[in-house]
Amino acid sequence: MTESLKLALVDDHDLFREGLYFLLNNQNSKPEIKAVSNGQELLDLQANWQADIILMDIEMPVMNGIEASKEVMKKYPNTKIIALSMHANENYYSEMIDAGAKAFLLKNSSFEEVQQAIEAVMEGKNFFSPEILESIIKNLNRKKNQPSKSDLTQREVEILYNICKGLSNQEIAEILFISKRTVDKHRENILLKTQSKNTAALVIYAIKNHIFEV
Amino acid sequence: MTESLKLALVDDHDLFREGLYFLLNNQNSKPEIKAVSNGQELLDLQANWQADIILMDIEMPVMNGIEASKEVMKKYPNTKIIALSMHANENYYSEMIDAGAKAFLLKNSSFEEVQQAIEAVMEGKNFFSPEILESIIKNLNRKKNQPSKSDLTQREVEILYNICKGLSNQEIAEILFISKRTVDKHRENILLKTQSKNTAALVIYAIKNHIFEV
DNA sequence: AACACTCTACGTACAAATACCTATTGCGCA
DNA sequence: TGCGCAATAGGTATTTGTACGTAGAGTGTT
Repeated sequence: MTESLKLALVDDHDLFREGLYFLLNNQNSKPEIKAVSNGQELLDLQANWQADIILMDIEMPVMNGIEASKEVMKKYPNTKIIALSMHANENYYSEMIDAGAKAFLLKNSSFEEVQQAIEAVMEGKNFFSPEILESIIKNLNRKKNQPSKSDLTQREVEILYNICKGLSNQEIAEILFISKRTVDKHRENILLKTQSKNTAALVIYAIKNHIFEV
Repeated sequence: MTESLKLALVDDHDLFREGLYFLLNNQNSKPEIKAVSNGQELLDLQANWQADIILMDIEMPVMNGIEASKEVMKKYPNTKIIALSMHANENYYSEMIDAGAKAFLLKNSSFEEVQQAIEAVMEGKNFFSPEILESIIKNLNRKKNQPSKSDLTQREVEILYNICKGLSNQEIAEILFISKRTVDKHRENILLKTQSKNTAALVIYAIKNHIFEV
């Protein structure tokens, strides 16, 4: 790492951010580091300071890591984004990689792995946590057959979200100003797409796919 | 803080643990710190090294923070436990406080709050993140009226668990070797006790109350 | 002995969800 | 221009869930 390396750290958990900031600042090499707490703040920062490497959390308020990564890559396509996720969720890493991330680490990675990831992306290489690699390989074949969140349309996600809130089709129809029969139809399609056979399975699917938070 | 203060850090996320370890080690006062990655490791450590203060994560593999806290308090009741949680979940903090925790911080607390919490528990006081306090106050009145996990009988929990797995009453009846009408009745009672009005709400309740894991 | 509680079970009625049809509109892509 | 797809909506039938009754057998407590 050269002394001019500019590194941004984007995470909404203050303690985690402070700790990682400290670790990064106490290596042999001293990159220039700026830390912010969500995607929007990162974009604001980018207006007059462009990071070479961004360590990006995914689940954040205001603007999440996926949206933020897309925006960053649009304006500064040479930026190297390293995703930092709490969970090894299949949808997350595929979406982050779509969004332009070059590396993907779990938050229970060691700091050494963070350093390895930084070196890797600087050399134009990719880097993944062992757990992520394992998960990718395990899902390689399943992927093609199984529907994911992105297979649900926007409207379907909206319907599913309201189902999770405990609303009946009738109630959902009323708040969306459409016929109950339309909601029936959407629900039927969602069951089919998610390969669920009842409401309980739908709710579990929604939570696993981050359509609904408990 | 005196120089002899002994502090244990229990968290399964390596990066978070390493970062916080670093921060704690670079204060003016230098406590003696040992870091482990789950409750069982903490208990093993306690065998020949008793911490004065324990910074304890809740969600951990092998042994979670609640179980670990109970064990620690049984053997070393003077230990001050500070809980570190990702979410402001109502059940978590009540269970952790039952288990003997004196302070409760969220992981998006600042390091300053960690220091304040440490000072507070050393003086025998309690300490809570502002978000936690807010949540506690908001739930103060609700608490007494609302049933919690313990209000469901063992059988009801079993039924609810199977509902979350996506089984119908008929299917549940078959695997439990009872009549479908009995499962109907259990389900009705569960709806009443949890103040839910349909399956979706039941599943959300079950997850919030750790009866079912996604 | 009286009481409370759990688990069991049934009757009845109605509401909601599931399943399999068809069909129109509008929008974007090849 | 034609094609696919999302969103809308209805018909009809069946299954499942929700709601309010009752009630016996077993267990443990006062």
